[in-house]
Amino acid sequence: MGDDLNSLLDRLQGVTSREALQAEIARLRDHFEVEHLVYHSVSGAGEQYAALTYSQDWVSHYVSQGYARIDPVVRGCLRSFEPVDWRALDWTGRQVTGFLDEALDAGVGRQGLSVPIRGPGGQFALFSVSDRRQDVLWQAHMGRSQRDLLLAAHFVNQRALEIDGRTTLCARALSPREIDALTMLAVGMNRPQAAERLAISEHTLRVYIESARAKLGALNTTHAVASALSQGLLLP
Amino acid sequence: MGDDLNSLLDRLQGVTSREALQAEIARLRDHFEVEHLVYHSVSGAGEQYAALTYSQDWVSHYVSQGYARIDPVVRGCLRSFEPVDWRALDWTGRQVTGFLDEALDAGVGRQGLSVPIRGPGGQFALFSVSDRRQDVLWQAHMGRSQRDLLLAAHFVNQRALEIDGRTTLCARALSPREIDALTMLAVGMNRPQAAERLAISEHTLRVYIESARAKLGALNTTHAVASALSQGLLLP
DNA sequence: TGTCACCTCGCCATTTCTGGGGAGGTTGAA
DNA sequence: TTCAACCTCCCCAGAAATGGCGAGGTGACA
Repeated sequence: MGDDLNSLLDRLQGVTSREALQAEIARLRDHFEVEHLVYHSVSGAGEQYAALTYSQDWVSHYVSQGYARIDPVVRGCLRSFEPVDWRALDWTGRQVTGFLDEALDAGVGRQGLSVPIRGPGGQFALFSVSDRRQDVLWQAHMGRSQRDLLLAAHFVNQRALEIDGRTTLCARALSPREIDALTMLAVGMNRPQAAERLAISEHTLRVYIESARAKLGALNTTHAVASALSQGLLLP
Repeated sequence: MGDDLNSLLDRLQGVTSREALQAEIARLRDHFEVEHLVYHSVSGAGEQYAALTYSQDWVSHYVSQGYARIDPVVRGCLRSFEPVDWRALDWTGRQVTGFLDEALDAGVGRQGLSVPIRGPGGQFALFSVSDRRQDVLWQAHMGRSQRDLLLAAHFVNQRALEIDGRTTLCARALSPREIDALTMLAVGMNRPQAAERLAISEHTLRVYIESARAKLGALNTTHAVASALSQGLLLP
């Protein structure tokens, strides 16, 4: 391996711009001795943010085609907590085989390992390394690097979140009872059930829902629950 | 520090029962040289799973009182990607001060650091260490241990997920139109507005909402939107 | 001592959603 | 080809939520 990981992470925590992050991505690629290293965040309404070492052509093609929807790596990571080895994924299906061919043409390696990362408000990102080594070499290499990759993934995402300024500004915090009320609705209760569970009258419950909605600037109850969930005001 | 972290993590990856995980939690506590170490998985519906070193009395009191809803540590971690220092939280409020007093009486330390952990399907957990050191000592201790704590948090959650067999969530994926429909509702539209935006009749929209609700096993529209959001099926 | 946020309760009319039926066309995979 | 899943449209009646009008008590903070 190249430099010491700890010093790389220290450097990483100092970056404050996308360009600097991009440079650190390249350094991490060298450190992990892989051909490509990719950070890819899909938070927000379709907007994606990436810092990677693929060719620009492939990236714009990927985005314009909406490949995030069919990419087996993305789909696999969405349902996994652990890092995902690309060979363990399902690469069958017409769209998928077409995607795979294009990816290989674009220089993406056949071997790969992707770390799923999840942040507040439903943020989701991938941190992937990819290469063209043989199976055995790749397995051994990843076996040695897995824990380091987890840490790198964490800190890259942390910097990316900070650079993008994803500090959700919440006008006024909800009161405990307002949180209770929205929580009951979020788990499927109707108002009589929720009121009974909270041991208050249905009308009082309505007052909480209304005040929560006003604070959140929501247009209706469903909107209020969705906003509160997205902002991390309710337990998932 | 006690044993080498890597060997502790290796041990950890071999556990297959709650009891064994509990034993490893105690070992990790000794390794990190703290009074208490807590792994705590929570959901809005109220199910909780914990492996920790607090007294059994405090745990059952915490659960029976539904303290997960008011605990500032939980609420802070919900909105953060980075580990959260307990001193940076807001401990004011009537219920909160009462909770704090009871916690201190139960032997919970005044110092603490909690790592938020997020898994697929909206899973959310905390990995916390707590102690009664002085501020300066605590800060220095945590500064040295932070990266190790991140790794420990990851692997404890990984084992907990596997032991509980939560790998099979989300039976059937939502169709594109179902996602569209729920997304419109999540941003506050009512049915006529959403139907117009999607350029379909209101009746058709209802079909999507109904089928999405059936797939998600939701009891009403608000529940369906909340579930889909929590499971990361909608963009926030 | 006053203010302000919070918690609790009630009624009315109107709008909106929900549950139960239908029907038919398209598309992709086995 | 056949089948399943998807997309689109329609009606009706009862259930539920919403909007707007109230009221009073508590505790914290300045």
